Amino acid sequence: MIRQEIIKLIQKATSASEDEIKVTYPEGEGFGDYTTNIALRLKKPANEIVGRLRADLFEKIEAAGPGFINFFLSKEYLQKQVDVILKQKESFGKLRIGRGQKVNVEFISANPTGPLTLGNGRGGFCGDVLANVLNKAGFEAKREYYINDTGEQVKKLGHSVIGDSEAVYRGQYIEELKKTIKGSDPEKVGESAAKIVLQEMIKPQVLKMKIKFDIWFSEKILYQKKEVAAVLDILKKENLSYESEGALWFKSTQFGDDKDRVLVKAGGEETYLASDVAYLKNKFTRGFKKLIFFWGADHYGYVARILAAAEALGYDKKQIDIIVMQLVRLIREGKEIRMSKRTGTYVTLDELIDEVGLDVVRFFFLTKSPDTHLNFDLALAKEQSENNPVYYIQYAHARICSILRKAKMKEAEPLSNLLEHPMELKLIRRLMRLPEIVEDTAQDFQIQRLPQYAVDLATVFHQFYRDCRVISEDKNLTQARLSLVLATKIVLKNTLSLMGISAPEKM
RNA sequence: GCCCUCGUAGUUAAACGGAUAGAACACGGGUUUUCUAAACCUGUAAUCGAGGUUCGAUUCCUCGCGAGGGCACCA
Repeated sequence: MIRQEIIKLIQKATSASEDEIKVTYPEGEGFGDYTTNIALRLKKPANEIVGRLRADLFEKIEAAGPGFINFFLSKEYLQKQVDVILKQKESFGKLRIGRGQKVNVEFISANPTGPLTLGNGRGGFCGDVLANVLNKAGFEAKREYYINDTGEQVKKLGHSVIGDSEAVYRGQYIEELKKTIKGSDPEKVGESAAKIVLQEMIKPQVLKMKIKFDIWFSEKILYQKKEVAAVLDILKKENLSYESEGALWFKSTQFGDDKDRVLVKAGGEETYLASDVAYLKNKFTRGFKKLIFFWGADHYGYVARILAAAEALGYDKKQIDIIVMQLVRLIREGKEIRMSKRTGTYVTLDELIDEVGLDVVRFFFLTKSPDTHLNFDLALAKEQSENNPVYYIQYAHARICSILRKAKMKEAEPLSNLLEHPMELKLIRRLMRLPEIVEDTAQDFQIQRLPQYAVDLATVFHQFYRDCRVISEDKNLTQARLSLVLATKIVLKNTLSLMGISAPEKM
């Protein structure tokens, strides 16, 4: 990729280390294709550095502003990129930076005690798309859903279905479960109910979200295979746990946690943490080099102890990335409604997808950084779905398909050396960003970069469409522009498919 | 009380310490005998407040104000 080339060039010309050199896209027009502030950082005159840079790829390299160095790609280089895209097709954007490393991306993992809600959607779509991006970047990413199918919450589900005084979950689905499950043992009733919730509610919903999990992992199996007991033994042997007041504690403070945590309660029952430690070990044992988790902000307090657990087991904290998503708040008529499966007030993902369509829902969640505190108003979402930016992107794709249909393009030389209109070149510049978008996102997990890029690309295409008539009397130019349009289609489609959004041929 | 996250046009929101704060929706004005007007062009409009660090701060630091979350032998 060209960005790497620039970094190498600068390294040759200066004493700067690779980490110091930042090469970005300049904001304004006229500042070139790439820019670096290295001269400012090194406190050296930009001109001096520019004088030492030599490369054929660029039409010019110039110092500008307070000390930026701007790189302008040559026309010939840009034109060649069209051929590259046409050749690589759907694999354009694919990288090898992951070197086949196995990565586990765990997301949603909602307790099987009720339907998936908006909050699950947020982490769900982001996790799914991150897995796509990682795979594109050359990692081997697996999607995993951890099913907490045993323990306290399952028992509570049982109580809720039985309808006794300890019932906590409410909602239509509980009423349905009451009809099919009979019994009085809350544990057994809960387990049957959890199975039904998983099979008949969660899995179909996940399917509707167009997410395919590679692994559905059952917590119960960790107990059945004695993996929890085994990991507790390790912690005891390594002197990383101790007994106090009848409970077994994990010395998590040794690894940076605020306080030690209970693994086994005084009553003999394991906490979530016990199985989570076993689960961590299980994942690493399966060969994953990196574990990524998408959690809601309400699980923030859990981060330190999971990292501590990983370290206690002899793994490196850096092998774990926990992405904490801020919570989704539900607004109705201007007022916040507390969402809770326990009160029965929530909007399920089904409802939302049915109302506004999957593409809109996906796009809606993907555009928002995990750090934003999201207020969700269903009425507003419905209203805004009509002119959602996702249609803007899809429209560009449909427009392209229309042109290609009309032109009945045949296989022929792309003739991309005829592309020299400013808008043609601008479009190529956007197209060739995709690999860099993939690279950046695979590294910093900022998923919202993808929808932003898609909108940007669509905008430039629409501008190109305005300025450059594709099908004309000039056979050769038509051929060249059709190649460019086809390349745009490929890149748009690749980008949409990374986001799990459809690319319609007609609208 | 302590810890984490956030505060940007009317609304939703972008910006590894950099150039003129980039968009979308809404609102105002314009564009079609020509490949899809779900488009294009154009106007109004924004960094919560006060200090500090820096050649340069939406970004980093301190304090204040406001919102959400976390501080369990809960999940």
